[in-house]
Amino acid sequence: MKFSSKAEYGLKAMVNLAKDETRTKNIKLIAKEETISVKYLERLLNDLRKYDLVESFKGANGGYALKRPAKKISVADVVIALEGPIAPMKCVGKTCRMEHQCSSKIVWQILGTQIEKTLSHIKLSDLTK
Amino acid sequence: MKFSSKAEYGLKAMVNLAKDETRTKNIKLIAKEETISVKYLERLLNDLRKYDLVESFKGANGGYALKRPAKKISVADVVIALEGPIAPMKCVGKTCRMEHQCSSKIVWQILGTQIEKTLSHIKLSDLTK
DNA sequence: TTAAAGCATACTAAATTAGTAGGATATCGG
DNA sequence: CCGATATCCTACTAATTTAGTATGCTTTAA
Repeated sequence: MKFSSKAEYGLKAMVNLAKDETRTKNIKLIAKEETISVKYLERLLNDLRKYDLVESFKGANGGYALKRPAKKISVADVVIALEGPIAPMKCVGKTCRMEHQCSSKIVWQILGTQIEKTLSHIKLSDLTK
Repeated sequence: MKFSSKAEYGLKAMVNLAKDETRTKNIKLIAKEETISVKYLERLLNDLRKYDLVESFKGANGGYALKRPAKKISVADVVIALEGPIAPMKCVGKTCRMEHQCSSKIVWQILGTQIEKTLSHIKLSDLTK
């Protein structure tokens, strides 16, 4: 059971942006500060943008900035943007033909809810110190 | 973020055994009832045995049985036996040279603890109905 | 009008997970 | 004691997912 490094890198980048909320910052700089491949980070930020968590500005002096205050962006938001819905087992969120005799789906459902709750309570602003 | 099907299959097999705690049951039968590949399940049960969660009996009329009462085996026990320690990110449980400047390790530590707690509270006996 | 930046797509490499194969070993029942 | 039955062990292969790269296009501030 692991989150991917997408989530790890993405979260680091988001916290990086949260540390100076008012400025836009370009990919190269974030990548350097957080030791992430520029090209890979480019894609992650793209996903985060599509999820409306960051805003991008093209052209010279462009870059990225948080779209909402760091207080209003949770770790769950970031993880979901990058990895999709939190579902700790394939079957969660789908209907399964074995369902009527499946003893364990309930476990993964409870757990998924629990994880999402935990991650929703942690905001980027809690991680900037 | 997903648990592997090892955890899923293993849990199903364990709940299957828990449904008739007093009997030993052979792999083929469990595999058939839970629609799992016999050979794969063989390996999973082996891991569970090494973790002292099941007991095995060789020879004719052999098979597997829970080593402890279903009330005293948690989902966390099963998952850890099959997947190793619950650590939702690579860095958890290790020391990392970026640690002094890492904003996010704490997140994965909190979450790991939380997940383990949740899964420890669910016992096999809760899943046999 | 040009250089700096993001945007988009497709590809490749690495790692992990899932599953298979084949035989060795142990043991119960007759 | 023999043989059928069942677990145990190691190694291999296939599939899937994750991580990372390459190339070029588009937008825009200076």
